[in-house]
Parts: sequence; C-alpha cells; structure tokens
Amino acid sequence: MKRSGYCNEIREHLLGQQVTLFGWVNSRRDHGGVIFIDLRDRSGLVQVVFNPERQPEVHRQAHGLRNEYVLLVRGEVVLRPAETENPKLATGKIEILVDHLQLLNTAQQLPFQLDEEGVGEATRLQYRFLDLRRLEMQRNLQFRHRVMQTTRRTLDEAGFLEIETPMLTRSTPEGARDYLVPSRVNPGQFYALPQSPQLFKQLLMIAGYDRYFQIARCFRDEDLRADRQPEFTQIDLEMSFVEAEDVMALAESVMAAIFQEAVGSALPLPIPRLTYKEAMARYGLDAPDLRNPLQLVDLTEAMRHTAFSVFAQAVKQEGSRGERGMVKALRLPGGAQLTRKQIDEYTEFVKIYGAKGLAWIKLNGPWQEDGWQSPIVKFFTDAEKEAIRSATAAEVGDILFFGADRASIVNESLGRLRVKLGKDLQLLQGNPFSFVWVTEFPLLDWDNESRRHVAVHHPFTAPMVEDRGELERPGMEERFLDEVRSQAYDLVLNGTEIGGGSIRIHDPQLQARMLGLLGIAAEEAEEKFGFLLRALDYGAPPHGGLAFGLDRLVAILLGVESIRDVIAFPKTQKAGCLLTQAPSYVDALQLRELYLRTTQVQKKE
RNA sequence: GGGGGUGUAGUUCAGUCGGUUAGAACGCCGGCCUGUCAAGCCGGAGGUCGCGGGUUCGAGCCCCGUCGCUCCCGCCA
Repeated sequence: MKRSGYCNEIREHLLGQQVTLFGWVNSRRDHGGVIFIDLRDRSGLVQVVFNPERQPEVHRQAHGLRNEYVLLVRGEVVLRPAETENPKLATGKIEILVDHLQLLNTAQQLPFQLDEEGVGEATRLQYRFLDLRRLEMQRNLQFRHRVMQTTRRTLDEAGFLEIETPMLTRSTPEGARDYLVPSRVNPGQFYALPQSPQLFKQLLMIAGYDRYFQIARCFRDEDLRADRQPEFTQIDLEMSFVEAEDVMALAESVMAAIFQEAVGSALPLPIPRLTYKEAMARYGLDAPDLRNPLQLVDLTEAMRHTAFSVFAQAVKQEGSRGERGMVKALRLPGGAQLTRKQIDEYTEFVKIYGAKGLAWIKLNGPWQEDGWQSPIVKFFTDAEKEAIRSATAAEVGDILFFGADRASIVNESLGRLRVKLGKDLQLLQGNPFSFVWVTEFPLLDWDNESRRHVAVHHPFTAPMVEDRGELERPGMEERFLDEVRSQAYDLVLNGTEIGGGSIRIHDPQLQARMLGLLGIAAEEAEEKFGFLLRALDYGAPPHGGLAFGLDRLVAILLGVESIRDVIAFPKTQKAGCLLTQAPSYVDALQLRELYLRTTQVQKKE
C-alpha cells in the first residue's frame, strides 16, 4: 500500500498506471452521478474521479466524503476528456479514475474555509494546524526551508562548521531585555535565553574553529512589531583571520546562492555600498530603500541666518552633547498637485517621529514671479529662495518639504516621509529586490536617558583602524568619541535591515577600554564578561562575522507583510500563542520547586 | 508606557437618526443532478452583536470600564 508519490507529481508520464495517493479532500463536486474530488497534499492538488459505471460501490462510498476528510485512493491515471482540462492546475491535464477508496479519517466543519482570503489572523492562529494546510502557508514554509538548506549547503562548501551553542546561558547587560529561566538546582539563580549566540561564536573563534555558522533561535523580551517576534531565527556566522571585506564577500556569496536557488535569478554582485554618513545625509535612515528616487538635501548653512525664526532657531540650537540643529529639504517632483488635506496628513505623519511640523513650498511658478505658494516663503530673501531652488534642483510643479530641528529628528521624520511618499505615490523603480551595504557605523551613541554612551552595534565591535587612535587618546574630548567609526556593516534589502555584523575586538586591552567607555566598571566587566576577557588573553585570533535575520529575509523575498506568515507557530503582539495559550499560569508546586513567588495575583481566565 | 484601527452567524462583512422579528455572501445540513473544477438548482438550520456596567420607554448603534487581535511610537539590531 505504498504511496506512488505526491499529488502534484501525478502527470502524463504515469498514464495508464495504477497509483496510490494519500491526501485531504480539498473540494468536492458531486453531480449525483460522477463525483469529482480535488485531493490535496503538501505538493498541491490532483483531481480524482468517482464514476458509478466504473466502481458502483466506491462511488457510493464517495457520496459521504466531506472537506478535509483524509483519504487513500487507488486508481488509474488517465488523460482528461477533451475540453475538460484545467489549465489552473499543474495536474490539470490528467485525472485519476478511482478503483479503491479508504477513508482514513473524517473532519468536523472547519472554523474557516481554507480557500477564503482575508480570514482574521486570530482565527488562523488559533487553528494554526488548519491554516498551515493552506497553499500560501505551504509555499511560505517550503520556501523558507529552501533558503535554510541553501544556506547550509553554501556555508558547508565554504568550509563552515555548523555548531550549536547553549539556549540556557547567562544574562548579560546591554542589548534587549532577557527571557529568564529559573534554576531549580540553584535556588534564586536564573539562566537567560540567548539574545544571539554572539559571545559563544567569538569563543569558538578563539578556540580555533575558524569558520562557524548556525541557524540559531534568538530571544528578546521586547515589544513586538510586524517584523519582530520574541523568538526569531538568525543565520549566524563568524570567521577568523578576516577583515570586513572578507565577511561581506562571504555574505554576498550566501545571499547570491539563496537568490539563485529560491528566487531563480542571479544576484548582481558586488552589492552596492553606502557609508552610514552618506545614508543619513541622503536618506535620513540607516536602512535606505534605493528603489525610491527621492533624496534629502541639507540646507542648514543656507538657512543659518534666515529671518524665518523656526529655521534659524533650529540651526542655532546645540542639543545635549552637541547634537546639531539642522534644516533639510525633501523635494517631491510633481508634488505641487498635492492637496491641502494630503499635506496635513503628512504633517501629522512626521509628528509621530518628533517633528513639530512640516514646512512646505509648492512651486507653482518661478519665485521671481511670486510662483511659490507657501506659508513660509514670505520670510525668505531672494538669495535664500535661490539657494533653496538650486540646492534642491526644484522645478516648477514640485513641492518641497522641510524639516528643521535636532539632526536626529530631521533625519528620521524626513527619512520616514520619504519612505511613505514612495509607497503612497508608487515611486519605487528598478529591481524589485534592492540590496545595499551600509558601512562605517558610529561605534558609540550617547544615551540621554542613562547619561552614558551605548554601543551602536554591540560592545565587542572593533573601531575602524583609522579611528582607533581617538579611543586611546588620554583625556580625549567626548566630541571625538562620537565621531569614532566602527568596523560594522549592515545589509539592507528594500529598506529593511536583514543582516548585520562587524569585525570584533580581539585585543583584551582595547576590549577593556571599550567596556570602560560604556560605563561598565572593571569589576562589573569582570563579573559579567570575565569569561570573554579571559579568553581574549589566550591567543584570540582576529575575527568577525555577521547574522542575517532569516524571518525578515524570507518575508521580503516572498513579498509578505508580516514575518508571522513565514513562521509556523508565531506569537501575537502580546507575545502569546493562540494555539497553545502560552504563556500560562503554573501551579504553586512548580513555583515552589523553583523557589519563586509571584507578585501578580492570578487573573480569571 | 503611549497613539490609531478593530471585534455582529462557522467565515468575510452590511446594519440608516437609538425604534417592530439583526441581514447578505460563502460555508454547513437535506433533496435533485453523469464532466465539474468558485459546479448548478430547490429547501433548511445557524446569533451571548467580545465581556461587564450605565443612560434611555427602548441600545448592535450613545457613555464608562474591561478583554482580545492589529498597525505604529517608545523599547528592540
């Protein structure tokens, strides 16, 4: 009773043969006489036919079949009669005349129809085992599998070793909130689930494994987004005796292989590059989508002495720790047609990112002929108008948007506005998949809340060789610190960061200095990172690596909106699983065994 | 922690200014039907309007609270 193959594999080459298939009833069309059933398995559909003249008894049995019943059918593969082929099915030229039917299981009425679009996600997640039967989910997870296998094959062929690292590890400062696991045998102590295998992969380099990779589950207890789950998967890799160029080249070869295998086309290499500085200047964000032709223009100098006080004040302000004020413009060609209502909506939009407003000028004609329509244009001198025009290359028919504030607010609000305009007005052009490297990230960022520096990438990222001197300058001025660049790089696809990495610090003195700059005292560093610092003392090779966010990568390549659609059993925005009802309360005994007491009274469920 | 959206039949949705018995499509159940593939035709069942409270002669609709789902900010590489 062996299966002849998957439904979708039954084609003309099997004509005249008896085949045995297993599958689910995808749909039935009962004509009273002949009965058609689309049998479904993970591969797809094939039509099976019950004809009363061929097998009266089997035909009688088939009357009782319903959607999602599980069947074994045996029958003859035949060409469909002329005019009844179905071009929508891969197997549409043939059908199976059933001689034997075995009902393996029945099914209740489904909570939703598998072929219906737009079923609420809550229902889908509650019955995920049914949702996963749908062809779209089958396609998504099979695609994800292909990406993973291609990654494994490519990295294996490049000499990488797949090595697992612990899921029960220790909590480390920096980064995201940890998921904690209480230790029963060590009362009052906790493991943390790894936010990434970062430290372990560095230890593997120090141990001489030279090239490591892992498709690793990572955990971060932060609030969720469409592209953020509390547990997610990284393609994690690390290499010894390399520079950033080597890691990036390797990453490109992996991406090219994925592209070839999964998308079916060659990825043009090398992937273009931008420095962080360029990205922020032109696009306002560190993950720009280059399919969008709009760019930001800096008008800070031109507006330094303007009579328009909103701009002048913005330029003048020195934020805390010298974050400069800035005026930037975003030119939208043809945008003079935008309505007042649309402009108001964009004004509300930029306020999300801290902008106080959104100044604009519509170029209905040349400024010399009073063709500029704007609430602010009256404040500008002719020289300022001309400076704006020439810097932005604005033409009649365009609209200019302006941001004036601290640099971070101007960049983020105009950067996001650029993305939104690109989407709203369908400005994206060129290759549907646009990769770009962003390099030379700052090493450190000032955190106003904790009044200290934090690592932009992570505390083990090496500074650029040219900038290392700044770090070691005794009594160094802090303004220099902000300008130190790191050997970190992000890979961006269609405006989303899909991977990032860096060359790591392998010099114990430099690592200690780095931790010091982050405000981690030597004693604390020893307690929290002592094992790494010690390892660096024992012949640590130069090394670096990177990690790709598998969920995001797969989602973008498939063109789906949410990474939940490429994860078999995802969690909701409140980090719950609607299928299993996790998380849940546990009974008092379990808590007692773990030496835990909760301050939260159990709510009624 | 904050802002927006949303919750009505199994599913997707409609439901007027607060007014009589809450509708449609698909699905489901029964019948008819021998070439369909969104099968067709006839008939039928199916509702805690998320939950709790309030206003009102009267609430799916208004108010307060609460829960779930979702998008975003903060947070998070």
